[in-house]
Parts: sequence; structure tokens; C-alpha cells
Amino acid sequence: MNIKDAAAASGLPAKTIRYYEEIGLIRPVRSENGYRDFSEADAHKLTFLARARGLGFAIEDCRALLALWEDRDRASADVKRLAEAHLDEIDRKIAQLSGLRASLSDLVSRCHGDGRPDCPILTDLARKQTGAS
Amino acid sequence: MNIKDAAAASGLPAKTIRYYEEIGLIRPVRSENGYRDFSEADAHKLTFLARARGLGFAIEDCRALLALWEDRDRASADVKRLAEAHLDEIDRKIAQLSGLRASLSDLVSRCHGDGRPDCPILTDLARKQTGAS
DNA sequence: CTTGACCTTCCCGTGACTGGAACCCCTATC
DNA sequence: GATAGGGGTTCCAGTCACGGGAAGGTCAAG
Repeated sequence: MNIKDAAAASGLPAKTIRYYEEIGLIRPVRSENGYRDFSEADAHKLTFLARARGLGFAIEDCRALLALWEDRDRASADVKRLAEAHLDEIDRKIAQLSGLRASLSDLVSRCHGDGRPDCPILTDLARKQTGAS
Repeated sequence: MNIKDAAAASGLPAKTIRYYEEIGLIRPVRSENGYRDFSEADAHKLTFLARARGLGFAIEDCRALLALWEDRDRASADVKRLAEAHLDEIDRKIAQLSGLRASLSDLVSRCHGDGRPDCPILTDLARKQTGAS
């Protein structure tokens, strides 16, 4: 199938698929006219990639997952390790965002938000030294 | 003061300060030898920027906040609006990450994680069609 | 024969920097 | 005066994961 069908099958934009080929995630064969010719296996790989990316895995993680997926003798422990590391990273991001949210929410709640020029948000951003909130 | 002192005062790397000048966030004067010469006000601006960035505001938001900060007649409502929009964005990110976390955590918990090759994480990533989890 | 949809490669731009090369300036020491 | 070092300067390239768009080849339909 041509790239557009592969895109439709996987849900990835054609541009992204070309990029994935460029970085060696997939290797579709070429037809005589130079068009990429995707097999069902290629399309399935792309779907796999789309889903892994959708779960927030970085490209290099996806490469590793793909290798594990293709390795019939892989140990599930390897996959689990990767997924758990990713889970930890997600947790760190959530924690950091929650911290930000708390700080900002506090500032917003203390800002009267009317036409007066005094605003605790700016005052806080401009304070000379960092202190615990 | 020279760029290194401005960096120490604000907590920003010198490279970042040069970048901020390049995009017009600050405009330090130049000494005769071509060195940037930062005033106390410049350093204070940089500190302001460092803190706003630390709260996750995008550069363009920082530019707006800086303009509001410098505008003695600004209305706090303008600042609050910006901060609230940012808060919404943080909430969206947290929600998305939480969703990811839930999906991935579910997969991880179902993976026995031993030497056997069958792994529900990969099986799920490879399933043909997306279904509600 | 032309139209239009598809395909190809190539290059630039994104955000917010970071690293490195090549070179200038200033002070201190031998 | 030479040199060493620790500043500073500019410019170029790379990051991540693509997206936009140009210039041009290919194919099926009317």
C-alpha cells in the first residue's frame, strides 16, 4: 500500500511516517516508480508506534519497544522495566506541574483582578529573593 | 556589571541571557570594549524572567508579563487573565498525563515481568484497533 | 491532453535554549 | 615583552519530533 493508506491505517500523518523511515524505525520497500510500498507488517508496526507515542514514550523508547516486540525471545521483564521508567517520568512531570499549579493558583487567588494596578502576581515574580511560599 | 555577574544575580546561564537579548526581552547597554553592561534594573528583570519561566510561562507570556510589570498603569485583571490561562493549560497537561499514567500503570500491573516472553504491554501496543481501556 | 490527486526529495522553521569554535580583552606574573 | 588565565564577543550547529511548503515526477480518469 502507498503512504496515504499506511497513514490512514496507522493514524499517523504521512510526514511522520517518512520521518520514521528516515530515522530507521521502519524500512518499507520501494516500488519501481520510487513510491514506498508498505506491507501489512509495516502498517502494523506504524500502528504500534502511534500507540506507543500516544502513551508518551520517546522515539528512542519506541525503538527499544519495537525491538522487544520483534524479539520472540524477549523477557517481559525488559518491557516492564522500560514502562516503569516511563511511568516514573510521568509521575515526576505530574508532581512538578502540580507544584507549579499550586504556586500559580495561590498567586491568582490573591490577585483581585480588577482595574487597580497593584497585583500580587507581579509583586511575587519581582521579589528580590526566592523564598518558600 | 558583566554578564557573569548578571547570571549569578538572576540564576540564569549567560547563554540564556544572550538569547534573551537576541529576542529583545532585555536591552543591556554596551561598554566601550563591546561587553554587555547590566544595570541593577536589568538584573532585576532577569530575575523576574527566571521566576516566570520557572513557573512554566512561555517566553511570549514572559514578554507580556514583563510589559505589564513595567506598565505602572496596568490593570491587575490583565495579569490575572494571563495567569489563569496558564493555569488552565497546566490543568490540561496534568489531566493528559494522568490519563497516560492510568493507562500505562494498568499495563504495567498486568505484566508479570519475569523471563517469559508474553507481555501484555506489547500485546496491547500491538492490538489492531483502539478500544476504550 | 489536461486535470487533479498522489508521490518524491529537499530545505526551512518550531521553542528555548546548549555546546563549541574562533577570536578579542584585561590583568597578573615571569 | 611574552604568556597564561579567565573573562568577554559572534556565529554556527544541534536538540526533539515533526510540520509547511516548494519543485517536480507519476498515475488514473475524463
